[in-house]
Amino acid sequence: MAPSFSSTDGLARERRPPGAFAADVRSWVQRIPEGKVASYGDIAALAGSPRAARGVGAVLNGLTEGSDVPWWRVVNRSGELTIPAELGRRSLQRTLLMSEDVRFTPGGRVDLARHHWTGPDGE
DNA sequence: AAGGTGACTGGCG
DNA sequence: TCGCCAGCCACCT
Repeated sequence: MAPSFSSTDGLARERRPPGAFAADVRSWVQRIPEGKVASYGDIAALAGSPRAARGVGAVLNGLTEGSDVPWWRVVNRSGELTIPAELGRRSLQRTLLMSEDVRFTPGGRVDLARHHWTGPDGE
């Protein structure tokens, strides 16, 4: 039987100009409300590439110091801060989140039940 | 241009 | 619920 995958594969990964994804990621991260957090996967989905969670991390990793993108509001699916500790930013991320009254569980994770932002509809 | 890296995630035991 | 494994996609050299 011929591979009639047509468009039923559910993921129409439309090829876009280089950097378009990155620009979209930054745009969405900027929309995360203060006191809220989103997962890498959430941002990836909003940016049009649900499977590119790691790509989101790569984009945030490339942010410059003068950037107005609230990178600290992006955590992993479990609410953990997965930034490399060596960069010294992991503790900074936690500090910034706490300054926005984001609560952490005893296990050191963001209380997603209370602070998880999943997009424009979810706010 | 090609291959390696990683601020992830879903699936499984 | 937790830990481990493999797949994924964009970025960088």
